[in-house]
Amino acid sequence: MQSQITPEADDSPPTGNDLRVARTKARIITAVIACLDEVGYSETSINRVQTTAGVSRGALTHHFPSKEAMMVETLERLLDPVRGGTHAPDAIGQATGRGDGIAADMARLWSKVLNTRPGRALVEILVAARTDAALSARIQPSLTAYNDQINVNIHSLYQSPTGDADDIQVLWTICRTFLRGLHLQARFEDNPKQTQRLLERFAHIMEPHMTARSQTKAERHEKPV
Amino acid sequence: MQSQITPEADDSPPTGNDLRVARTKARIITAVIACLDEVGYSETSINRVQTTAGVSRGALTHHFPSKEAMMVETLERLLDPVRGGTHAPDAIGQATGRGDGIAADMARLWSKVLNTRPGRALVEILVAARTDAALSARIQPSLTAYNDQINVNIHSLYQSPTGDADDIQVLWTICRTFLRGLHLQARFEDNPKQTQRLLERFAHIMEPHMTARSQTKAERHEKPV
DNA sequence: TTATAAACAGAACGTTCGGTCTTTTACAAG
DNA sequence: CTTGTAAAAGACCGAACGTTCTGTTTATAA
Repeated sequence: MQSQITPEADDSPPTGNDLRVARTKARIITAVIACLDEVGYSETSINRVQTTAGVSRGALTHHFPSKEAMMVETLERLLDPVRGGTHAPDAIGQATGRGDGIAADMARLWSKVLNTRPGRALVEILVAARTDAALSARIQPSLTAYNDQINVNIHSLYQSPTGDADDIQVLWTICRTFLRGLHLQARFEDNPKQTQRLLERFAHIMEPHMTARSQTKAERHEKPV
Repeated sequence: MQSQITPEADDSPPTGNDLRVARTKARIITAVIACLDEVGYSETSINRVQTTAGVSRGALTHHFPSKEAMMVETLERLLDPVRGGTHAPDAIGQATGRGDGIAADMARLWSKVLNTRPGRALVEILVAARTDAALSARIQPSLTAYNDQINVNIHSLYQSPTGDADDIQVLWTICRTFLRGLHLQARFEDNPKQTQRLLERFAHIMEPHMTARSQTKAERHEKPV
């Protein structure tokens, strides 16, 4: 909130204090994501984040007044890629719609987006929010916006063979529900082969019910509402 | 471990001290299940269980030397119904295989077994065990036995139209994975209608891939290995 | 150069956690 | 009734939690 000398849009590379702040916050959020992935939400204590990030307790508290705020901001960062936000390209768009089949789409979505460190960290926050009313209330708007965005994108990526517009949303929600279940399961068994097999079989079952739209990425993004 | 006057099988109604012990343990385990369902694993502290059960800290510690032991025994109790254990009849067997379609089976399985207080409590323990190595190690044998039992039962309930014996296991695992995902989702949205819709649509998709075997319940249980 | 505010450091706070301990109560055997 | 043993009660412990606090450093504007 300083060094606002240039009134032009803030696309200039940050310098001085802004750079320092950006670096510190990035270190902290990266540490939060790493902790979430490695030890889960309940073990992601402020002390552990502080140690992992290599910052002082004061720096941490200065940028994030509470653990909840820290988690909310981490979630925002994790949601950015799938929303095509500022920090990363549209991950789902890049993983899907290449025209080589829904099974291939889903395999890429799993390996390139969901079963990654950020993907697993995101699930950890969502799982924790189920039973944490305060956290849940705080992240609900972001999640709603995220869901809406998903539903928009899915309409431009796939369509139901019957032409039912609502059905494709239901079908994609089924896919997401399955993938969520797969996430929890993947933590237990250290057998990626079995996970892969389930994923392929499921995609093969879903394939006849969801046909891909063939169009360019630009077309996909032209109707953002 | 007392009043063993009668060497006959312990089917006699417990009296005296045994009754007191049974009641206290039952109160505690019931309280654990209630807490897990209502506030989740992380908030299910010993203090909360103690208050909910209406017993003292000493009584709790006397029967369960550690929180982990308390959770393990609760899990055993929760697994009993699906294993056809001593405390309850075979819940899955009762919910499925009535010959009125897989969609009906799955709807019953959801409403009568999974989306109940014990069902939700069970999921809470499983979710917690993902990131709790000690708990995970402790419950792994029970879960493996549980999985084996499920796989046995599923072979006598359904078969693949192609006759592939392995495939029916994969298909049922897909169903369980989906239902697990549905469990997590159901906590967020308080819209049972939408959950029901997803469930019905999913079951309809799976139906052609899983045909029911028509046989009696006795036949189903005759090959327990 | 100096004033000001943000960024950072780290000690200390009160609370709650799971676990241990001693004491009292209830039951069953002699 | 007396006595031995297990159940139940509740005080208590150290550790870890998230938060709050004061002090110090750094960067920027006047």
